[in-house]
Amino acid sequence: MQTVTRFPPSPTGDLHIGGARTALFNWLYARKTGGRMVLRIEDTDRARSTRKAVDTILESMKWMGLTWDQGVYYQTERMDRYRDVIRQLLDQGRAYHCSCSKERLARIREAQRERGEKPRYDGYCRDRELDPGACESPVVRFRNPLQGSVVFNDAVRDKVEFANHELDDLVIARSDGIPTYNLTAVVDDMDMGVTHVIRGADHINNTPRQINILEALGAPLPVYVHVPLILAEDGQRLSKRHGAASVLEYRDMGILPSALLNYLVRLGWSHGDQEIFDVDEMIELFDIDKINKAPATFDPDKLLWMNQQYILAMDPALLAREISKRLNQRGIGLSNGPRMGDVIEIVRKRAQTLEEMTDGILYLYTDFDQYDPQSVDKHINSATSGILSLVLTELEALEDWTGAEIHRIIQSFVAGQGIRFPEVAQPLRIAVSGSAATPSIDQTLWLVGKDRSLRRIEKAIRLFSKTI
RNA sequence: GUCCCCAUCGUCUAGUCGGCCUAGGACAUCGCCCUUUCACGGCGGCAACAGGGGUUCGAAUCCCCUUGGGGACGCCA
Repeated sequence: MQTVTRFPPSPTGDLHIGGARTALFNWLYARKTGGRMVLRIEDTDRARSTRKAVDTILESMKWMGLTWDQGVYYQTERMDRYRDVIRQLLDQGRAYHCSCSKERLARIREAQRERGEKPRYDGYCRDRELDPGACESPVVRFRNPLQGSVVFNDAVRDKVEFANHELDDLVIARSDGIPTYNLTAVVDDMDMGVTHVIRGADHINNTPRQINILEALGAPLPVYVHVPLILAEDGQRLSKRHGAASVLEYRDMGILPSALLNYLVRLGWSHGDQEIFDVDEMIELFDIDKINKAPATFDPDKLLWMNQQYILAMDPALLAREISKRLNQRGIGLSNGPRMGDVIEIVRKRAQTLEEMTDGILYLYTDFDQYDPQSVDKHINSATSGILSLVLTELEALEDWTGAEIHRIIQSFVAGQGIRFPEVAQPLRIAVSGSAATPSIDQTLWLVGKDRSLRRIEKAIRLFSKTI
């Protein structure tokens, strides 16, 4: 039988790291087993679902390369089907109408809490056989079994058991008739032939309820795979409060999709000591058996490291295109700067993200109006202007503006003056780029170009002699 | 509070179902080397089986308890 997995986000916000990993695992498993993945938008919460969130989620999926084989389904387009199922449950006596007010519900919950009990519906309307027409806007509750227990075999944590008396009669249709999550998810999984429910461990508690509904409907049970949650550095659940958590933010930051996927797949899953997996390898090696039970803490530093590994290994032409795009986004043209290919070769080892790389090469394409204060403090002194003036003369005379020639000139200048290399190299860097952190000085000057270099050195000489 | 789940370095994890573990790798961190700054790279250091009971010739690996952490308890998903 073909495996069918599903990714069912609720469009109430951005796609977060946790959701992205769930999507990844579902996708990997579908790919690995030659099955398919269903994408379904769970938008029954009309008040909080937005079209914008749907678009963001779809865009995130697309950016990560996580494709779906079936859907996109929207639950709001399947209301008739849910209504039929609820009707069926009602007719079978597996569901009933309830007219308890929200106030009463709140009251009994509070009382239960005070008594040290788990808050849950007390079954007041369970056997009252309400006439739905007689009371105003009743809800429909599922008649959960009172006795026995629900046992299921979770693929990552083996046997999980819930006593039925711990479960209450959950609402499956609101007073406005809109069905709720536990009903819609179950009906959809059934209708869409889902064989593997791979989702966050926060859904473990929903599983016995869903199993009871599935059984009432006579549907086969899927395999449940509850993946450990991803926690923030403070040990709490990862959320917006913890800085970047949405997929698109990482994209904007200059994280490569392959790096994000690679980082994510290692959160709660491993294959021996291997750290780097390209997508094909992930598909080949991914296995539910190797999913961990314990929650994992998200580590931005390791993501950054991973990203750097991918930048280092990336096709230069592709990298060049990405960086050019980012420069353009900032309104910076490439026409009056060095060839992007040359730049990439020289700077790719020096950045962990595409944004950082872009920041680092701005001076090659546009003038800057500030020198990095720390660099100035450290390397600019009363001798600087003098040294720069002398080396400027040498550079002006240089016809062949190549790295090798520049290197030769500076080398002989240093020897002639009897100074140390950094004494001229650092001020030159600052003059020409604004900061002391650049590639080798000959490459830097070469990339900046002769005219621009000379102009910037002249300017620096004036400024430095004034401020010191 | 009740129920469910989890527990190896600061973090991600290896640990194929007890012995090869004086616990391995990676990130981070520290030191050294390379070096023209910043990086990259190389070498090395620090650093963990939560605690207590069992079972066993032998336990990080099995069982129990404690502790700690997380999740759920909605007319949210």
